[in-house]
Amino acid sequence: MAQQEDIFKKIVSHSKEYGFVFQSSEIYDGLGAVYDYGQMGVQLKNNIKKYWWDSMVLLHENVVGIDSAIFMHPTIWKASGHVDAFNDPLIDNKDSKKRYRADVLIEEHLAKIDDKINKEVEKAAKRFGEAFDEVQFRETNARVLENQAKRNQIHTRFAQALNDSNLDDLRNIIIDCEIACPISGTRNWTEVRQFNLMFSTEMGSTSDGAMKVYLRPETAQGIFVNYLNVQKTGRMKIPFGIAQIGKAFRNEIVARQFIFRMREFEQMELQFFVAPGEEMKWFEEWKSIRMNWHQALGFGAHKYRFHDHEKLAHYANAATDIEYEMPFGFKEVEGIHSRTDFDLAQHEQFSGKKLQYFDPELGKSYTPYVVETSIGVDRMFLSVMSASYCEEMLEGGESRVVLKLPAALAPVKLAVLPLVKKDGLPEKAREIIDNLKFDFACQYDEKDSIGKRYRRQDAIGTPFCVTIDHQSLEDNTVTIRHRDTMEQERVSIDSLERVISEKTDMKYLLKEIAK
RNA sequence: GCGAAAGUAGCUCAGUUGGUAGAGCAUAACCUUGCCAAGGUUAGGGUCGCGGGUUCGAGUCCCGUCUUUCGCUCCA
Repeated sequence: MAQQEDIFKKIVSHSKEYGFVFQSSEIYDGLGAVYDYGQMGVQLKNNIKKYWWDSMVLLHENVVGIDSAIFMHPTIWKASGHVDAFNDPLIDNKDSKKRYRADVLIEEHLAKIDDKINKEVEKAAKRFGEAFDEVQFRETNARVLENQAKRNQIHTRFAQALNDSNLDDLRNIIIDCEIACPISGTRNWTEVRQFNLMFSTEMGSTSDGAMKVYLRPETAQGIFVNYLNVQKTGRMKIPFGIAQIGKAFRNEIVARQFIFRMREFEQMELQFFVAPGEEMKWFEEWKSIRMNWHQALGFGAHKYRFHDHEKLAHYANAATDIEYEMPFGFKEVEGIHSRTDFDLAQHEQFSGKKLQYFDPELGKSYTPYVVETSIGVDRMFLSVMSASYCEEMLEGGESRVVLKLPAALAPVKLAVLPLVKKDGLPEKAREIIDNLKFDFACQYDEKDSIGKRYRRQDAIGTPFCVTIDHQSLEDNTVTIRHRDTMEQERVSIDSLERVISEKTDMKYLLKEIAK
């Protein structure tokens, strides 16, 4: 494991050194859990997105794509449950380091007082039933009334604080009531903090009352609220799916492990609409399709596993994750959920609009059920980097670092290298690039020895190096050097486009998964 | 958020009890070689994360802060 974490560090370093991933705002000391993609990273990321998009939209005639806005009507997040689910006031006990919901602590305290009062009343009733004593009765009565008044006072204050979202007052109630941590037994509390998962901002000029809007915490809702638009204008028949790639934002409490958990991230989501009762069939179907998509990259089946959720979210009746074995363990890359009709039903309720589908085969209308596949682009990126990063020992005790990226995903498909930078070889190399640059991302390099240039290309995962030598000028042939085997073959310049596209064109990967 | 550790050149790191910032690799130019990196010559690049403090003097000591890593916690 220590060795594995070491490799993870190397991947992070390598990502920076070769222009894949930079920390955001680095010259200003960085911004927590936000990262930028560099010149190589953006190409790799775009290729991953293309692989997903094409596999969804091109290969399934009943799947179409959309691109919805990041800003959406704030009521959408009420309907989806995000506003309520992620607005808890939290407080930590500094001694036990346990975190509690401040409102729950106070509620529990109130319940305890109630309990005490009830017990006292019960006891008194029993006692005075046996032998009535007026003096004791009055004392008891006064004590109960006083406790009740105290309890009501706390309750009023508590309700007020909750209503005003007054976090300081919530804390003061906890302090004043001398509420202690159940574990450490101390009253050493931090400030109360509101953890709202959603980022918010304001839309509209402040003078005439701005509206609070959120940056979407998931892209799914953009699909749900457009489901009827797409169904009607696209003449879609159930079952059908809507695919979307886009940014989402979550104000994570703890965001760590490089690009694995970021505050701004990208999702690729498919929402697949099915008839009620059909959802489990499609859930299984999509599990298989998605696993196949991952495994077609050739990293090895043993690197993936399903992880079924035992505790289901409020919207789901089945859920599983596809986990990939990162250097720091098996981690979720993709989630597949059977979301029932929860989302559409919620939107029907909150919007007052019908979102039903008339099924001509069944001859009736229903609110469709949804099976979702949701994959994090950045996690996928990390899994691809992890799978591809390789330190190889060569004969003669030398070593090389090579990114064995699937050729279709590689940011640069080929490097064109004149063996020497004279005798007209650079000109010949430029000529080749000018022909191939329309089909492939190419790089030209004439600096340093040829071996050194090969190694540089290995480091960014370029699958092919085309080398121009003196013979090239005579018979229009060049050598192609293969990244993984380091073997070379001589081919004619005319055949380059065909030879390279056979290995790097996305369509061959797509044909693989379409089998 | 709590605890621990770290932050010096693009990368990996040295820097002694406080005394003018270093190495290797990388980058750029020129020369040389020419099919699996690390020959030669030269150059560029660091207000030592940032801000205070102590001191004649701080990369070094103290405080704060930011960032990163690890552990807890969180992750409907």
